[in-house]
Amino acid sequence: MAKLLVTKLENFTRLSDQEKQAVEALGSHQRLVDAREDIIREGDVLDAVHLILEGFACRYKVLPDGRRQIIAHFIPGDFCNLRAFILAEMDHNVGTLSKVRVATIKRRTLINLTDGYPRIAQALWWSAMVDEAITREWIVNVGARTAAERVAHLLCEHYLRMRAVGLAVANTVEMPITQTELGDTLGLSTVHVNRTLQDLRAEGLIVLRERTLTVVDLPRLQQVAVFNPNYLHFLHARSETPFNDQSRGGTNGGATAILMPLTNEGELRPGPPY
Amino acid sequence: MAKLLVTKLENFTRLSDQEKQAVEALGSHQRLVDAREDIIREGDVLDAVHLILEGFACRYKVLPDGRRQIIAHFIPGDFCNLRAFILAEMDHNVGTLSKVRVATIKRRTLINLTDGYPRIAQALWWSAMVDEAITREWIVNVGARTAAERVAHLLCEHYLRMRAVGLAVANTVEMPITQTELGDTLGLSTVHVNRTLQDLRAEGLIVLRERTLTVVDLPRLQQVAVFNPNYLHFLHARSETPFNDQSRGGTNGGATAILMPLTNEGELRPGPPY
DNA sequence: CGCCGTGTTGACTATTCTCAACCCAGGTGG
DNA sequence: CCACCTGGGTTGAGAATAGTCAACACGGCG
Repeated sequence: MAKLLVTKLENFTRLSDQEKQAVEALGSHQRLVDAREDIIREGDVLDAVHLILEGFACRYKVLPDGRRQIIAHFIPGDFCNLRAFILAEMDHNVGTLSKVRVATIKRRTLINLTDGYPRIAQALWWSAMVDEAITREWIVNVGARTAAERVAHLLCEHYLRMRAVGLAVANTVEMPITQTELGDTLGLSTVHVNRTLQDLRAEGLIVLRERTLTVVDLPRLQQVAVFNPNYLHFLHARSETPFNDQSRGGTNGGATAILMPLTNEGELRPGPPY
Repeated sequence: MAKLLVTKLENFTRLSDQEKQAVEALGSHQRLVDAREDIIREGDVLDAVHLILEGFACRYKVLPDGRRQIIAHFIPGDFCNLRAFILAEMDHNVGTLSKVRVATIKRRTLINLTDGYPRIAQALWWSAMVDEAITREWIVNVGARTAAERVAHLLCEHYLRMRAVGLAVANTVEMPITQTELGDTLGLSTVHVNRTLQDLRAEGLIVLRERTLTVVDLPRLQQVAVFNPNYLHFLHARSETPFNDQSRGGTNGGATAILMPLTNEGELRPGPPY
């Protein structure tokens, strides 16, 4: 049910069969959501986590005059609100970009899982850190890159993330995102996104049509994008024997302790005071 | 030593005297860093957390051709890398904007603290969530706002954050950040920052000179900035009796469980596999 | 068949950038 | 004590990137 999540987590750690089974069980409570619907709205108070199983969604904010900024893209295997659900209310929305199958996971379930399987806790934490790193990179993207670089960068990232959850067929991935949505993501107008995409196509770097992205020349696309994949932290990706390579073990030496206890709900609520 | 941090955390929860003392003790190992020096560099592997006690710093990335994007501002009471230090290596830099006094906190110390004082763990977590929310808002800022809105928004945010740690005197706060650094923060050229600031001054919204910001007309500045303070999540700020107001207690009902266990370092390191 | 969402194109506009010069205050060295 | 240097701020002029508006093409679907 949540096989993709297993694949994703195995980019960060290795899981036993039992652990894999436990992760897959997260997908038990599912529902389908149409394209362009909200899963989470600003102001909501949540007591569950949402996991995307199929389809694509995004995190976004809307300014009073209607301007919209997309803050994150979610692909299958991504949690929409793994950590944010602690805050009293959501300060942003999560909406679907395509038809989506989401799993809803009760807080309690997640707590039990991570209590029972520390390695899973660790992998989830790692994945959350990567999400944060992506958010930071997006600031660099909109703040410091030109239009062509931005578009190319997003395509690189999308492709690599899709590949990391096993959703790439050769150099082709699904990307059912309209040019308007790309514009809202990249801080560009639809028209400019359109022209920029045409340039990238003309350069022979990509094919993007019918909601499908083919990366024709990844190295060159990365170069155009000024793309450095280090922020995705796929340390051990594509390695058959992750972590067995002690030659680089030293660099991980003391840096893996986890700042991520899962505690009972009652215990730590903000009030009343001591 | 770390009184500011106590003030900040009390925006989120209330702490007992003992808890306050424990938090203040975090400032025991200090050092001074000159302006424009790096505290953390891309590629570093950290086993300690840095807490700003005095002065200002920032998180930033540099593209190969020299373009720089500042991703976060740190003011006194802020942690530079509360959660990021789990990743094998830093994917960005942290550098000072002014002379800074930083506390270095060993992982072990932090673990002991949060193990011993769950309410502190909760407050730290909350604070980390606010940092994330700020990062998200910055994407909106560079992606969707005009130059004037961006500048005004940053000034609002800076002022409110400073106020939240008790560093505002009336409507004036320290802001020792050059226009070039503002440009690197906001994705604007220095020249354009300069002209935009002049417009804001001419409008009678702010005074900014000699590294000091005075917010002359906060409501109007917020309006110009399209500023909505909800993302700062100062739920209980400025309230004399936080959490005693049960009328809104319901909205916090089940949303405060913490996904943040502090675990022993050895236990969860990524390898070797099971 | 006609409508709607999406992509595409052209023509014009405007926001923002670049380059270059100049000012001013503070610090340094002769 | 002054000349100089440097970093930051300011200004002007021209250039470039990106936005706006409006029209049209195309395919799917009711």
